Amino acid sequence: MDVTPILESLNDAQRQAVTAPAQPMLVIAGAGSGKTRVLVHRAAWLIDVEGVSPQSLLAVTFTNKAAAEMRGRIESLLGMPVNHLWIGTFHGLAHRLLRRHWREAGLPLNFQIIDADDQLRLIKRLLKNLEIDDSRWVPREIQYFINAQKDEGLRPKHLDDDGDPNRRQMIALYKAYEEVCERGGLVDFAELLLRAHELWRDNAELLAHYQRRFSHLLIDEFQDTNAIQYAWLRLLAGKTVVPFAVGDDDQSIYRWRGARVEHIHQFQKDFPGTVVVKLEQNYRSTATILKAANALIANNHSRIGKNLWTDGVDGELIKVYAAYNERDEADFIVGRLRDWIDHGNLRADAAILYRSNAQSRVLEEGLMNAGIPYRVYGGLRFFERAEIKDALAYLRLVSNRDDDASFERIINRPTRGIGARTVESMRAYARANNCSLWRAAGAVANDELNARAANAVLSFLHLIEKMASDAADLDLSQQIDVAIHASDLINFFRKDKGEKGETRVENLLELVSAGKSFEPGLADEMSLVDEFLSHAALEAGEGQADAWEDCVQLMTMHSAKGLEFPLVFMSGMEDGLFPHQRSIADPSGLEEERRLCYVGITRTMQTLYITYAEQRRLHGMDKSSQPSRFIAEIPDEFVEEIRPRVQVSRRLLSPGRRATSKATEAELGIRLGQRVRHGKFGDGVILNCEGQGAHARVEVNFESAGTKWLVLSYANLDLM
DNA sequence: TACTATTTAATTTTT
DNA sequence: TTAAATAGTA
Repeated sequence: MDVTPILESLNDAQRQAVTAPAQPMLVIAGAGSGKTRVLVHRAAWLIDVEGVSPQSLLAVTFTNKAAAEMRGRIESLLGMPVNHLWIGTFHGLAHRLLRRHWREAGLPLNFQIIDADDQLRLIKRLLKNLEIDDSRWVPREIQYFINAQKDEGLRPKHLDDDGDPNRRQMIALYKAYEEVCERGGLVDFAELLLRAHELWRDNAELLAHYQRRFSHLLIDEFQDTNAIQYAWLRLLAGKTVVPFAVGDDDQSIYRWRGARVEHIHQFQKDFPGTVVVKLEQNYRSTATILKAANALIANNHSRIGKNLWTDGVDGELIKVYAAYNERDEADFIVGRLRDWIDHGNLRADAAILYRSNAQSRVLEEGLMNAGIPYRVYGGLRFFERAEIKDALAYLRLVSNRDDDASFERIINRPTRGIGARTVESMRAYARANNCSLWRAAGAVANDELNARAANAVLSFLHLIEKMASDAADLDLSQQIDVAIHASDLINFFRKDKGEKGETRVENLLELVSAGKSFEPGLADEMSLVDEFLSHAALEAGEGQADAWEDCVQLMTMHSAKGLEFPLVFMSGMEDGLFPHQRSIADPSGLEEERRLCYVGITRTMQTLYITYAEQRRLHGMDKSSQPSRFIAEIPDEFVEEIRPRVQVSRRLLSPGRRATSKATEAELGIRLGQRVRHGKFGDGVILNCEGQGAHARVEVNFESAGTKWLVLSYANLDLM
């Protein structure tokens, strides 16, 4: 057999991993070292050379994107489709199992998946129902608590309050939440994993069946597994299924979401004889970038330890720019992007990274003013949009009348005269009789409510029943179409003024066509609608559909993981912002921030700019800040400061020195009181100035935009 | 019920 | 600052 295509492009370490005999393998894959490639080639090797049947392989990833990419690459390497190969996310695979074995899992046939937003709403509703003060018991915290327990594999019955009344209440709420989910046939993300684990744990035969079926287990981003995911893998592996895990402890940035790097050590204990392979040759970045990243991450103590290297060129030094403020920072970045683009480079090859989403605003303004197209990652995704979730809630209620979460979402959307009072009486009835809101609505309409309210409620019930009886004759997209028209949702949003309403209507119509092109995969007993709804929850879709325009990429460092760009800007590199204030005090929190910084740096292929602002407007207040400690952790030899040679530190900005600089006036040929015109702010008068050279700033009082400090070299003021 | 004023809080987010 | 949630008013 010719194994050349599978092996030819691999280095020694990669080849060792790919061709390893059937034994537990742990591949520690540094950034840009060909992690996915190893996984893909391993799968191909097993199938093509070892003769393992595709259906004996199970490959697990964290994101749908990664799963799709892996499948595609395996198929193109093998030159054939591998339909029976199970590749999916933890959640997707768990979902698949639960649909197949819903009875054994103790779920209704048509159970529905709720996303994080649904879950939060459900908790809020629960608190209201139990008349619990939501300022003392913050819904978000309860949600966090519940998910954290589930991530650890813990049910309420496993939890002890330790005599802590606070904790006791949390546990009670967790229990109450479970009951609501149970009654409504609702399963949240963490529940998918937990149930799937319990399914195998409690059904020896079922587990044995899957252990027979699968001979090899491939795991991507292993450092991101949480306790329940690991337990699930461990259970499946048993003594016979051979695990092959790929991960990088230095890129573990989701501890706050339950991920435990420790699993890398645990793996070696649980699977004696594990062979560890380190991939340390990097094919992405210049030597300078790598050395800088290595030096930074060396400051972390708890790590396996590896040293990325490259046989490529040293490349450019990392450029550090100290901006006056966030506006200057944005202007600087825009200026550099301009150069980049003017030199004929793709905008899409440049990324601006930041620690938190709020930081994108100033950058966006800068890009907008400069007319540079950009794309911000991480907004609302298609299936997360309110109007889409409204429409889906109709379908869900049709599928399952006991789905209280959906019931309450749409009972008065569009408004149909069913107000808070009416809903409250339904809630009370449901609570008293331990039934769903749907049942309660029917009962309450018949005896408690006044004619007006009763009418409204009855016609709502009728509407849903009508949809349900019609549904049998309709295909998926027609059902969606009926849902948005019969409910009048579409007109409800059409009335929304302006562009907003328009996009909402468009989205609803888009949903109809999504239904048309939806292809069922599982095709079991589950109805097509239920499958579509699960798909919507599990794969929320892309943030923005406007596909392939060449634009600058803006995203958080978290969402940059796994990506690479020739030109990278790491912005807002200030202590307090990055590392974030909330992580600074805790050593392990700080280490995670450092790993995040490592992830950021290692996104870079060629050119890296690190920028920070000496003064930043945060929460409406100007605050001066120190450069991020991480900058100082990069050895000087890899860094080039590009800061106009005027020593402007906070001293200059302090009130005492904020006097007019005669030198500046003379140098720039401006004077106080001079009238100027700005491209965006219009006309104004110079009130003050300071600094020299490229960093000289003036304070201008604009007629319409108010008083602003502008950096002269960027502001492009016209003297008048 | 719908609109407006006021208050409050502010990381990161696959699924 | 600003976005979201809440309270108050028409």
